[in-house]
Amino acid sequence: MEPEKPHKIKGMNYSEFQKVIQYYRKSNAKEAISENRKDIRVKKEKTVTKNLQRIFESTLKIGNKKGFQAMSMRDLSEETGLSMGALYAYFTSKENLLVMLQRNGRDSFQKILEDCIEEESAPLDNLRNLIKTHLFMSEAMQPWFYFTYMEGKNLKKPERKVAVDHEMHSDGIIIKLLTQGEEEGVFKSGNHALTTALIKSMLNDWYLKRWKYAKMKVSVDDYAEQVISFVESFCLIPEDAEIIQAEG
Amino acid sequence: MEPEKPHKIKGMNYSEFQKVIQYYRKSNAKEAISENRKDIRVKKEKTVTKNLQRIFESTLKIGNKKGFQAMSMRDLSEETGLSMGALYAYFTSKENLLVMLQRNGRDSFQKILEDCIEEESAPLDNLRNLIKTHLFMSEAMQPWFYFTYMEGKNLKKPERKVAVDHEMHSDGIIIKLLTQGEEEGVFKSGNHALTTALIKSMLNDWYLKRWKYAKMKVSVDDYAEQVISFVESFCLIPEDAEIIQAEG
DNA sequence: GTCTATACACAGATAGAC
DNA sequence: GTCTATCTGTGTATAGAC
Repeated sequence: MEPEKPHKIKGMNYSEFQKVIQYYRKSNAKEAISENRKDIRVKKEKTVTKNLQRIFESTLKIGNKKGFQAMSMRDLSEETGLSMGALYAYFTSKENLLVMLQRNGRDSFQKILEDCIEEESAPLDNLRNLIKTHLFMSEAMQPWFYFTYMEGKNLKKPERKVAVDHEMHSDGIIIKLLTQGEEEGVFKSGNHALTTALIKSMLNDWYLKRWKYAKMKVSVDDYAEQVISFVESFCLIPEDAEIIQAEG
Repeated sequence: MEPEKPHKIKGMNYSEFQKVIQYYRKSNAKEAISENRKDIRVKKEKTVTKNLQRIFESTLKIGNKKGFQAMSMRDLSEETGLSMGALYAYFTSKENLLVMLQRNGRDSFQKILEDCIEEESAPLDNLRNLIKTHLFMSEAMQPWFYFTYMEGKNLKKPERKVAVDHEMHSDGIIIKLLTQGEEEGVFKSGNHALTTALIKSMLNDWYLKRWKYAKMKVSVDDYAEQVISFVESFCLIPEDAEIIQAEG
């Protein structure tokens, strides 16, 4: 019944990835509830799952159109079909809803990024794999990624720190790959943190500027390929570098 | 008295650029006023210049901290030192203020991007130059760039279209350079629109994730250099490409 | 668990004195 | 030109019936 945890994302294209993502979606939804159980007045598990999902989806929909601050609880009530009173059985305040929603995707995103690294694989393979996974995830959950990026600054200090820590953690994964690759003699040396930041900016653009990529009819698979070759051309030491240098 | 229009941005570092930017700042402020003259009730030119600048700066400051929607006119009144009544002598509504502020920087930004291209120069030089100019501008006017990016979706349809058109226009400048370079045999062929989008994402990240670059102690000059070499490694045809191919 | 009705704080905006 | 005082709508949040 339960979808299995996928061990090989490598080599997949997006449509194959979509089937696999279900595993993370499910474990994610359950976590989100248990983590916020104390703020939820409703007892029946099944009702919570159903309605909370509805609330999250509606918040993302309205929030991404006009911003979270501009979304009123009356807007949300209309979109979800739940009354104002009912809504407040699922969170204690509007701000609490924002925090729940942001927390929701983050943990499972971090987990999948870690899972896609295989210790025994070459750094280049892992890097390719991570780029694809990042893009595929943000494609599958675009509204959440966009929302989290844009509304991040509305979090209060402690929650904002959590967000920043997560970002630095995922940066760290890439930095480690670049360093490892340098040691193995396949990647150039350089400021790996800076290179990582540039790679991240390209990964983020996929969900931030979706309208642009839709307009130029670029698919996630196309985009992933382009980013990978961009990164490779900068990071890889050309295979015949020594030969050329020896000749010159 | 008037600062001269700069003809050579090329080869400058950021501290040299800062002196030059004054020219654009001034012409920009005047344009912003004349363009919105009908919405401003105050007659005296000098008062308008002084207070409007104050209003813009304060809006950017508060808006970038908690979002434009969340900024109340009372917040703005406190920050500017002007009363609510006085504020409304400079714009007709909160939304009108948003539009004015966004319009304000856009025209001069577009102009400077166009000015930095020299028809007689090589595409590669122009591309380098444009990357530097883009980064230096966003460094000098970081609050405006950040604000415009984050609040763009709060614009109503017609104004949003203007924003998108400007973005596509500046994309077009880069696409043209890449195409020209391909024709001259220095740049690789490929999906130039997509490459341009990736370059843009790196340019935007400089003002979007400023905290990150501050933390890693990277200066604009460092960043520009890194972006340029990233782009070059992907776009340039290696000088000895033919030789290698002939040998292999 | 969900509803309707309502409290009451605060938003954007303006009138009219100075 | 700028102020203070105030109008009116809307916001978040809750109380209490069903």
